[in-house]
Amino acid sequence: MSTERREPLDRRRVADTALRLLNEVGLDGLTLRAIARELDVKAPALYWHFKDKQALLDEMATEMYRRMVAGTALDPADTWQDRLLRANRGLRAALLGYRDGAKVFSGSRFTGIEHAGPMEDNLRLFTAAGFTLAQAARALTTAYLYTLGFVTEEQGVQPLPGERREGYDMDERARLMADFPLSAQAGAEIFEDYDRHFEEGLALVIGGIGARYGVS
Amino acid sequence: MSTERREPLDRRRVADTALRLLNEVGLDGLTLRAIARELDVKAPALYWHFKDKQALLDEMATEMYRRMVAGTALDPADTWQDRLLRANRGLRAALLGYRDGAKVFSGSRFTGIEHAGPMEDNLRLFTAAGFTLAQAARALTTAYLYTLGFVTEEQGVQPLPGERREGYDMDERARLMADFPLSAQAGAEIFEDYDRHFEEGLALVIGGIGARYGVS
DNA sequence: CCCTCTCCTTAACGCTGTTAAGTAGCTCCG
DNA sequence: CGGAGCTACTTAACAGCGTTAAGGAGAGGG
Repeated sequence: MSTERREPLDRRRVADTALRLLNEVGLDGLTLRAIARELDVKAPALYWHFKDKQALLDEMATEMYRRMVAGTALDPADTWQDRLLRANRGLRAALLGYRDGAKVFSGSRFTGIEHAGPMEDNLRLFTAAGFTLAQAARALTTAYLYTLGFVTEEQGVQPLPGERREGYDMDERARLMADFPLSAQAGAEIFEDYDRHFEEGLALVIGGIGARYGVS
Repeated sequence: MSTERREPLDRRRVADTALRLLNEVGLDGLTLRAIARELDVKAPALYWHFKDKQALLDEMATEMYRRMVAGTALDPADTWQDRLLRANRGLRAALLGYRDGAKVFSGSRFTGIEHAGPMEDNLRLFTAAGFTLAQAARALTTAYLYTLGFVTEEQGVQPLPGERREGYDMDERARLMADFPLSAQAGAEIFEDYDRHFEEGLALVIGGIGARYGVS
């Protein structure tokens, strides 16, 4: 058969392939056997490169982070508001790039300390803008946690942009909610136009940071 | 043997037992066989009451919500700020009450529409305070998503209050972060005193709502 | 030529969620 | 009073999962 000799795998290539596969099959379908098949290899081969599946997921999360950093242009001259907007829009976009992206990301830990660079950069920008270090950390973390929560819920309803998970029929929902008019009306809006709602929530967080820490 | 005849199960009793077991074994250890054993029943019996495991998890999330509502005293005379504080503190406390509580909660859907009551109540309070319905929905949702994101991360580090997951050695972290002094110092603080940090982030969100929507 | 190291295969294990088929006990109907 | 039918389970089995143990092919160095 194929006398072609494959290049040996490495952690990065495995994580790459796994991320591509993730979009096709989702987190539930992302089995070691399926990943191995994609790499033209048997499942136990993966254990040469990763001590267990979680380690592979960690590498995937790290790779997601790398791509987010690469895909998010950060201007050193940003105001702290710009920076928060850019960074969190970039994070959301990165997570939305993968089916169950938020789940994979928030269920994993980075494999290295590459994330320390951008973080240091952000903290420097914020402290230079007048925040104490504790305030800077709280501001960045709060926005980060909001974004993570937002995308997690978003992907629960809408696994990939354009697709919609079943069980979210708006007509039936309206009927059940007949006795709760405000909820019915609010809900009809909540489950649509995630882009706008994300921006609005992010603006709330940023506004709160400015107001509470007296920095503008 | 025991001639004692068991009471037939029902969805509620199963969810009850599963929630108790969750705290002992965690989400990974929460198998249908383990739950069944606890109920003195074989695993397939659960399929009489739930169409699949996800339906059981949904019931668990719903039960968590019920207990949260029952455990959170909501004063009708609350200002909207008080309400946001109370509701989100209550949510966090409820989620922290179970190992992997945030994961179970955010990975599931409510089985009924019991949640519509409290939601209607909140929306009414907010619109009465001068918010438009869209603003009210955005305010409540943003705070909710922040809390969910917060507790998800919190339980990633600290599965149950008092316990600490391995791999979060602060000394080693400090050594690796030697080249990133701000991150090192911020991180040392971030991974401790979650109560205080949660309050601070929540205050930021609430402050932002007041500032942006011009309601106080 | 053999030893060693790297990177993978084959085989197997215990466990998982889930389905199919059968059954004990209760209730209701003729 | 007997059987039909429903409820709530059991037993048995299946495919697929993550993971481990053992072994082997190929390259490189002494």
